[in-house]
Amino acid sequence: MQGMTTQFKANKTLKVKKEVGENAPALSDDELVAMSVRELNTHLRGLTKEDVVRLKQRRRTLKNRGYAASCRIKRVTQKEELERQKQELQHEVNKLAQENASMRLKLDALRAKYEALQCFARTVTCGPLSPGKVATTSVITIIKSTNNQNSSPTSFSAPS
Amino acid sequence: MQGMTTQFKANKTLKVKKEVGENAPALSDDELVAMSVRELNTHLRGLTKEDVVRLKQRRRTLKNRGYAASCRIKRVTQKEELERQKQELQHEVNKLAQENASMRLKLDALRAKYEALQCFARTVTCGPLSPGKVATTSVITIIKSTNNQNSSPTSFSAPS
DNA sequence: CTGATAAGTAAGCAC
DNA sequence: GTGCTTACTTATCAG
Repeated sequence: MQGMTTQFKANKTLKVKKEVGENAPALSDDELVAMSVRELNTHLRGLTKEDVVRLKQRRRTLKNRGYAASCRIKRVTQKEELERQKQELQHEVNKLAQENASMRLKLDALRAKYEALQCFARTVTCGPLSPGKVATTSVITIIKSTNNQNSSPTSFSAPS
Repeated sequence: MQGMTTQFKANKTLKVKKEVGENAPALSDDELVAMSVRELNTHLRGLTKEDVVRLKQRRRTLKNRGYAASCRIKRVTQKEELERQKQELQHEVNKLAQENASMRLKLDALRAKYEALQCFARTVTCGPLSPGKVATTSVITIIKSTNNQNSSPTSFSAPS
């Protein structure tokens, strides 16, 4: 157990790391973490083997700090993306459901109109075979809308 | 900083924590973390004030370990739940889109039939006003399906 | 104080 | 060696 003063993680606040007043410019965290290995080796001249290890370890720790931050950001971003996609799908469902309902209404209306027209068609085609059942005084109105297919076009009535 | 042997987190494997061979049964992590404060106080008899603080701190740390685990599990669970909901919505979108397409087909088919029938109806109603244009030998067939509304029921043909 | 969470640290994996 | 992820620790914060 020679584990003395294992790590002063508070060195973030300390400006000086090495008291060897030679030429070490006391690398800041930002400098150290942004440095390439090649650059780092330059700053490693005239350091104890222990100091070299310590400095490299500090660099690794700083890197890890950054990786951890990236990881958390990524996690949050992915979650937000999921929620966004979910929202998008929900809107699509709403849109389709509405479209669906309106089409169902149109379909039902058209079916009713179709059956009514069919009913009428039978009276004028089969009618002659048994004229007694058909009202000979029926007033029939058929209006074919020339516009588009909507707007409740063709209506006809056959009173009494 | 009396942090000697800062933390052997492997003490989960070690059974002994305190070498005071008095009556301390060397609480395991599981025991310590599951203990109520009241129970804990019982085990605090005859311990140094420092030991008491240390033990309470160890308990807090163990608790925190559990909290952190819960937090991670919760995070994963929520993400899975989001993905599940997204999947579900995607299926709903597919279902609605298909329903939509099939209904659109039905609607178009019915429109065509309706217009054809309407066309026929005009020939037999407006026809008499200008009999020259209407084929007096038309053969008309109208079949009303008495089953349900599907299965391409009513078909009629008016050749030449 | 208890529980939850963000940030930091270290271990381990994959390239 | 580098980057990422996980488990753990610590610092904080809310209740």
